[in-house]
Amino acid sequence: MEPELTIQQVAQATGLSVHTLRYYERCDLIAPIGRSTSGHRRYSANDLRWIEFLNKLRLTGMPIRQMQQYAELVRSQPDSGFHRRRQMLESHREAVLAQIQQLQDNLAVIDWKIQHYSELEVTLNDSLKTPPQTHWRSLSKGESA
Amino acid sequence: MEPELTIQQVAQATGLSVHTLRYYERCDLIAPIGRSTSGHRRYSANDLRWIEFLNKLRLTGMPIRQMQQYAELVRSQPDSGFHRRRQMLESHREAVLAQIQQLQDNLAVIDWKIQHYSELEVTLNDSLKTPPQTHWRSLSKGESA
DNA sequence: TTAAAGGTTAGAGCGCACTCTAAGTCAAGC
DNA sequence: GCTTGACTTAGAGTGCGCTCTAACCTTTAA
Repeated sequence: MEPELTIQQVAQATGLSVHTLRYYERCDLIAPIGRSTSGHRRYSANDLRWIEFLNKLRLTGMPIRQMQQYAELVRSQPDSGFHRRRQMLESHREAVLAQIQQLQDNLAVIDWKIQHYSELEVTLNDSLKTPPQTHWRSLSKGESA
Repeated sequence: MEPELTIQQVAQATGLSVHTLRYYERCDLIAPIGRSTSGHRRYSANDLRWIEFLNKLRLTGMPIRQMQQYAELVRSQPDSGFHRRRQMLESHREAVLAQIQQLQDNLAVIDWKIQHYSELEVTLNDSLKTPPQTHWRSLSKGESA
């Protein structure tokens, strides 16, 4: 009934490597996984859901330390203490929003530069089609390009 | 006339450490900086602009390897080859946009969880104000929280 | 029955981007 | 003259997040 997954299957499903899955378990991001009689890990559907959520945290840049804290909260108070967990997620949320903002701000400068290069290319092309009146080298102003 | 800056001043202005500034020069992200008679670095306004732009690339997550390539292009063809440079920036731009998209997607799941916790807290508060009819523990369904 | 495929562990190694250290030079102020 | 403090270098060390290795065990299919 419970579809018990092998470490390979979980790796496939989550995009994490089997190495990483074992590593996460070792550093308590994942609670000890059930074993088959032979000692091999058998992941439950719940385990998979948890790992998938961990992965969201990871992909939004949460450091392992923080994920460890969060995991510890979930493990120690699975049925209460939502407030503290929510706080953690909300403060992480703010950090991610700030990061997105910073990416966008800095990207704007890069966009501006791309635009600048486009214009230089157009001007350069024009000066190649029509015989150059002025020396095209005068286009560049300093080496800050 | 040219305001020659010390490494300290550039560090202040850019937010990079003096260590990092020397490190960037060592690995050719920054062309060799002019020196005072005593051998101390003296940064020009142009140097500063370049470092500030580098910093934008860095803050948008461009790896040092790529910045090295870009810097090499600028150094080898300061007055031409805009096309290649523009290509690099555009492909980086796409990568950053994809990254922002991924952050937003994953953040949506985290937001959903925050919402979920909020609701649990409200329900929990209610059940504390009015005498509990059902055991509040029944709120949690599994440990995938 | 035997080979291949997949699992286990403890622990070492890696790539990145810094960050720091040690030993020395130099300029300014007391 | 001497101390203080900012600078120089080459090279070592750090923290993060994996990633791999070696030696061994189990399951499966031919």
